[in-house]
Amino acid sequence: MILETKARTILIADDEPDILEIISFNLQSQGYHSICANNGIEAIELAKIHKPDLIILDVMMPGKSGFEVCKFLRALPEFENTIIIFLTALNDDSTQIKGLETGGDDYITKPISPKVLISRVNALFRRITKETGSILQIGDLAIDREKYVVTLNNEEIILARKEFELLALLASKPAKVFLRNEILNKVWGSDVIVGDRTIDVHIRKIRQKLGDDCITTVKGVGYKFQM
Amino acid sequence: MILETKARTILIADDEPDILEIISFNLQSQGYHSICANNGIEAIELAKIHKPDLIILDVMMPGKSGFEVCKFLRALPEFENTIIIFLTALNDDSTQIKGLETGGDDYITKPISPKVLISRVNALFRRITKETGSILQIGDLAIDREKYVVTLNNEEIILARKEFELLALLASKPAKVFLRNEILNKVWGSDVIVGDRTIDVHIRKIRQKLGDDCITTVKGVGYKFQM
DNA sequence: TCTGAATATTAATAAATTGTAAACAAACCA
DNA sequence: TGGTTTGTTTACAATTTATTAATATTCAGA
Repeated sequence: MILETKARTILIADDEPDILEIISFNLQSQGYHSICANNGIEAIELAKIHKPDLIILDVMMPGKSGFEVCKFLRALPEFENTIIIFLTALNDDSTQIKGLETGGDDYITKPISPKVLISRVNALFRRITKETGSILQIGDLAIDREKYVVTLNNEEIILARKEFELLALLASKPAKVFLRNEILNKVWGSDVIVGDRTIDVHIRKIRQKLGDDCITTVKGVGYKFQM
Repeated sequence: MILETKARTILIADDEPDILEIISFNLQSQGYHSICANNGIEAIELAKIHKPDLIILDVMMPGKSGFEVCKFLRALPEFENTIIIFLTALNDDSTQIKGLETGGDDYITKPISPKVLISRVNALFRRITKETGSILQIGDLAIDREKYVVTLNNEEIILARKEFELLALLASKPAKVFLRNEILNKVWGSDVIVGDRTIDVHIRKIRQKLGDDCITTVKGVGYKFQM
């Protein structure tokens, strides 16, 4: 589940096929993984399925407008932090302000230059993660998400897949408390139902391998990683 | 639910005094703290002194251009994460792309509408707050909702969940008196029924850990937090 | 300074949450 | 296929947290 995010996924919603194609092509040529939706309803459906890292929304679409899609998605916990860029031919200030206040991260007016769009996408991604490469280094611990390898003091530690993903999640934001729900959604997926003790058991296994102190329990809240 | 109370500092650099004044005035009217620089050199000096949360840079300034200032600041660890917005009359794509690639978070072309600028500033702060979390700081006390940690004079204080949430609520608006009902609704939820003395006991536990003076009883009304 | 209502305090108890071992199931791999 | 690893559940123990109940104290107003 975590590995899938190696390449950033971008969802584009526009009712003009030409625009979809141009943007999609340019994003892919930059190494992004792109998904196209032809209208607002489809955008919401595809967002739920693919969990994109960034969503580009045309404002004026038949059915649900970009603003409506944004408002709808922002209300769902899984999309409250997703980056959203509005794209539109409307260039008046008040619409732009409305877009930014609805929860958009950027607002770009058509006609757009694909290169500018990509620059803006890059700028937003740079802002949210400035990690270098796919190796997470926290103290003596190194987590290589691509190779699926964890080393402590340069000694490899064998973790099973779920253990690895759980550790990688917690370590992605050291000291942040991850709620049990959050962990379930991100490691197991929001549609999977597992018992109450499943997380605990995996936490225990990680603790057995890395030492008890690496993960702290915050009772009634969740777990946090600290080296 | 918990609001950030500290005022954000914004540094504006432009060689046109009129623009400085308009932007500064508008930002201040939104509750931001603004500092003005008349050129690039001054911008760097003032940035080092005031450590702004966000910097607005005119691109074309005598001496050091906005791009040069940005490059210089980004090389310093203390400014590597500071938000930077470019402001310029140049509207060609390649300059915009250069600005974003130099490390700018946004690029706005003149003539600018102050309202749009403010919307963009707000949008960037909103995004950064989501990524880095925010710490509620009241005097010597710091409450980090993301890490679930409370520190008093940099010493960690262990609070149980209800204690933490109760404190976070009261501290979210220092000096405001929270009615008992209000506290019950927000910390316990509107559907939970608990006895009359429950709040008192939790208040007492917080007082034991933080000192008696931090929470004041307003008899017949509720409680308020003050440092 | 009394008096009654509101709040404080303490200790006991209840409730909720997490830890752990072990059994079982499912997936994986020669 | 059989054996091994991995994932999940179960049942129970251990622990922490939340609530109540009983009693003391405070405080404002008569």
